Amino acid sequence: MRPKLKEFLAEAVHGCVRKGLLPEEELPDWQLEPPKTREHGDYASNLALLLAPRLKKNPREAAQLLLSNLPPRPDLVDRMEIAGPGFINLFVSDALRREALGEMLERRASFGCSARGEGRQVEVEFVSANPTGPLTIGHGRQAVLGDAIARLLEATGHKVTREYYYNDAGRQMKLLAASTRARYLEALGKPSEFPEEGYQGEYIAEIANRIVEQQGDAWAGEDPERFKVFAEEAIFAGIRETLDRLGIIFDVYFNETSLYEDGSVQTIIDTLRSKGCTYEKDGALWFRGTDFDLDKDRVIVKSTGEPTYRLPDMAYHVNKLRRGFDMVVDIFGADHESTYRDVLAGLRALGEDTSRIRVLIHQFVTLLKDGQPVRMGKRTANFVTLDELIEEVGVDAVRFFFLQRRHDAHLDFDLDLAKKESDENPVYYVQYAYARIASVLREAEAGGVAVPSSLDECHAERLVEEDEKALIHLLVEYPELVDRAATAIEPHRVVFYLLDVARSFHGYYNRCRILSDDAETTAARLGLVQAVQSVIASGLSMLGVRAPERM
RNA sequence: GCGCCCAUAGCUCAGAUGGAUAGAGCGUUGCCCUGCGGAGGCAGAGGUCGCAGGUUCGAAUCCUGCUGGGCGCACCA
Repeated sequence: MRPKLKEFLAEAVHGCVRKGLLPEEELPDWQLEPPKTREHGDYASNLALLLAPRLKKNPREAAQLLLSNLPPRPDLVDRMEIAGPGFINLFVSDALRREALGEMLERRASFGCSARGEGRQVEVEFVSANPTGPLTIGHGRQAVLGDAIARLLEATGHKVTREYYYNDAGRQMKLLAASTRARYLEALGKPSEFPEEGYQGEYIAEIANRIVEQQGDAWAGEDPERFKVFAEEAIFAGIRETLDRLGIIFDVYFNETSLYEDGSVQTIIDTLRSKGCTYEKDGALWFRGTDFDLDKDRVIVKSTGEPTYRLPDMAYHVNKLRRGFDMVVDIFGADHESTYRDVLAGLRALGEDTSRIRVLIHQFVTLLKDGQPVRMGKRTANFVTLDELIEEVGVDAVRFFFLQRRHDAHLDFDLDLAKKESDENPVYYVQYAYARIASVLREAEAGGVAVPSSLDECHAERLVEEDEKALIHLLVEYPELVDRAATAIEPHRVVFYLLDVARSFHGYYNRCRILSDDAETTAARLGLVQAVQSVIASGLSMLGVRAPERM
């Protein structure tokens, strides 16, 4: 609907150019959007405001001139008016609205999806937690965010690879092994030494107990490597289970170790060195970060000869770019702020094109219970895992709540609200709208009322109520919204849009009886609510939230 | 000290590349079911858009400075 109207309005400009009233130059970036209030029409444009200087007129006169250069198109607009400082307001014709409804009924759940991405390959890297413990609430936000982004990109015609990058070597894993071994010996009642910075969590003891069950005291003399392998497997299995529960499936688990094995870490060192981007100091190899917009230089190979994490991270990103992705989306928590800068600086030093990489840093999550923050952190006793959160409020609420905020804003997760099965809970509010429509459709069928399946059976001309027109206009915006959400990589926009749709529907439902006394009106309204239902179903699927037929 | 992010109603937050009278939810006050699911709806009160400048026809939005909060600034990842 909108592109058609925009094209129509652009004719006014062409008309003026033909008459020599306007120089033939590129149009400024003008807009045609739904105004805040319906009194201002179905669409409003700032075209005249922007062209006024070129027309050498005040904006209202410019608007007048533009309108006088438009052919009448009753099939598109009922009327147009000039308002405020010089906006052009359009009032859409019933015919155009009918056409829009027809498209929605035809496309159903695919309405909103597009091929805009043209099959471009996108890699989305997220979670990427090392197997040292269960996923936390923070990982949860990232998991849900990453998956929703992937879904949005898929819906807009991109080919998406969901990727998880992890490291099962190094200091952290040694600590994990030592912690597990200590707990194991403890469980056997043997003398043990718990590592100073070991993992305190309850889960380590549970893993140790499992070893006791399976092996008895047979592992008492074993070296830590054995415990590492066991603990890692157990933890990773747990992580996958958690992700599975959320409905998140990764296409690729990329192991950092492989970057050492195939020599690509060494290649990075050699290349940086040959480009003169490194120097040696205090027995370590330093990267000249300050030459690449960093605030200080960074160590890339420690004096012990071991690389720091930056090096494999750089190698990993080179690997991603080599795999031919058109876009690489990295999702990190706020605490990784500086590391991604290091990596990007490294890539620039290596001569890589970093413009294909989009980095999203999401802020932290605070759990609220009785209005008070719940303390989290692996060392505290009331450490809350993602699993526990899912258990507490359910998958739908977890996903919905995590997506209800912009990624760069802190997120307060209200546990009490998420658990409520009532109107106060936004998840239920949206799902209820869907279920309510399902119920009406069931009721219609039970009563022998024909449910229209296409525009022809709808008697759409019966949709004359303001509520109905407004609802159609809201639905019409859906594909545009999805597109913008995907381009901006901002899934939260879908959430707010769905709340808007649900609100409009509930209001309509209360004011207008869908199964009315008049067969044609009923058909028309059944057509409309089916369109509402498709859009809600589609929107919820972008978020990974269920659309229930009954609640 | 330096860098990134945030600051909008009592609370939690939207606000599309600058547009008309700044919007929701919760909370609060008052209303609405003869029939499709009240897990709903309607109405009211509630704002110096953190502060101060600047840019222009026009700023919550862009620029500069400040204030307050979060997160970083390892030869840990």
